[in-house]
Amino acid sequence: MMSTENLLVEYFSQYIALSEDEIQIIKNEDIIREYPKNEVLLKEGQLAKVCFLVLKGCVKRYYLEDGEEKIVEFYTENDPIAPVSYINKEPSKYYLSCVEPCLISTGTEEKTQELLQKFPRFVPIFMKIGDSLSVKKQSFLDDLKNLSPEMRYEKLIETRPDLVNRVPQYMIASYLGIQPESLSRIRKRIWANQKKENSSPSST
Amino acid sequence: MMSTENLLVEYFSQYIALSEDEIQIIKNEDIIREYPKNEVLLKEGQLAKVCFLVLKGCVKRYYLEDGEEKIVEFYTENDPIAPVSYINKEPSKYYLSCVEPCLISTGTEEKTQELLQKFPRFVPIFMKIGDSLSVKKQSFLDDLKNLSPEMRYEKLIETRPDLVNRVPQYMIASYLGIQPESLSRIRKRIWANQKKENSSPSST
DNA sequence: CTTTTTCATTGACCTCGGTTAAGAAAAGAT
DNA sequence: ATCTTTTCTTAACCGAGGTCAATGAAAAAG
Repeated sequence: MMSTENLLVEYFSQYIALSEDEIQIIKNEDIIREYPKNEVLLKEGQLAKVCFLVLKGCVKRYYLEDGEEKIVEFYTENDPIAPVSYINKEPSKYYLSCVEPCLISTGTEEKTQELLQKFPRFVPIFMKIGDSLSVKKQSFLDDLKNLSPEMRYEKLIETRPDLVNRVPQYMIASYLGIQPESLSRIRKRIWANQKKENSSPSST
Repeated sequence: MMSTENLLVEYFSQYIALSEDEIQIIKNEDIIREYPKNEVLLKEGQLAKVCFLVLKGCVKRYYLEDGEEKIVEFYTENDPIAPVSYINKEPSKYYLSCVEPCLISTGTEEKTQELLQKFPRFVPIFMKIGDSLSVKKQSFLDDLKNLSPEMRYEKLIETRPDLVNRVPQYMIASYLGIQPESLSRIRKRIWANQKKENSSPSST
């Protein structure tokens, strides 16, 4: 168990250079906690009182339909999670739970306000974090409906190759909106096509 | 051609009560323009210099793939359009064009800042508008991948029945991510099922 | 090391949507 | 009205993904 607060400092350093003062404040202000695998951070119907920042590990957001888990999003290292429930002060439609053992920093509205008052130069960074997140998802979701499950999987491999390795396949399937059996077939198909291409090299 | 500025006042009145002063300012500050059907508001590759508010009519956001129009979103009365290009100051990935003759109010960053400086109480409203918009789309897109084309269409009829009546079907198909022929079949199927249900009434 | 449980693969069968091609219907233009 | 263009429907064929059931492989539990 070494320097856990440094992860938080590193996170902010992505966006701006921090002074020593600021580093100390961040280390003191914020709460970092460990969560075991399968720990539930937020349940459907609950009111989210905090937002999260994943420093280490992997968190899934999902809802239940006839007892089936429908995974909507994965969050990994340095992904902030601002639940809609937290933003709108309404009961959550989603669950949040840990796919792996996690190291997570939680933030309350008050703490954030305090921090921003002390360091106004953080304001644009905070806004940027929120924006860039929603924008990133936007473009991914926008054309999801135009992609076949197979193309979705290939796109996922391109954009987030790490996920495929660290997350069980049935969860990947749920995230892609297909059945585990189908994902299995898709993988087989892709694998077969690659073999074919290699054995009959093109003349270009 | 009657009271066009009132549409803008009405829009803001949804969120807060306006004083006479404020009404006058809004009427003066902002630019409302008419656009004919098929007018292009923003092209792929362009930098969006303004954001829009649709007061009357219907605007589609889409991109081209092999010359095919892939419709991502429809905007109708009182829908604000803040292009990603406008927010991030980057070339647009999308086109915006009028599906119908439109009445649209355009806003520049400077004008907005001016307005907010004069009337700080508008700040939370502006933020709320942005939030509620992204949240609404979020939940719609989140489970899009879990819905069959048929279910998508039925959901669209529930949530935006107006669209189906005012927009050509092949555009609806594009929006749902399917072929026009498929939408035709789906409509037929749904229609047939309704007939069946009516002719064999349940005993409840 | 076994036993049990969880997870991944495979096969058979079926439905739905994509594709192509043709034609009907509706909307505009002259 | 007639002619043209746009939009919508229908049919036939095919392939991908859903579903159910069985088997294999891997992890967790004992």
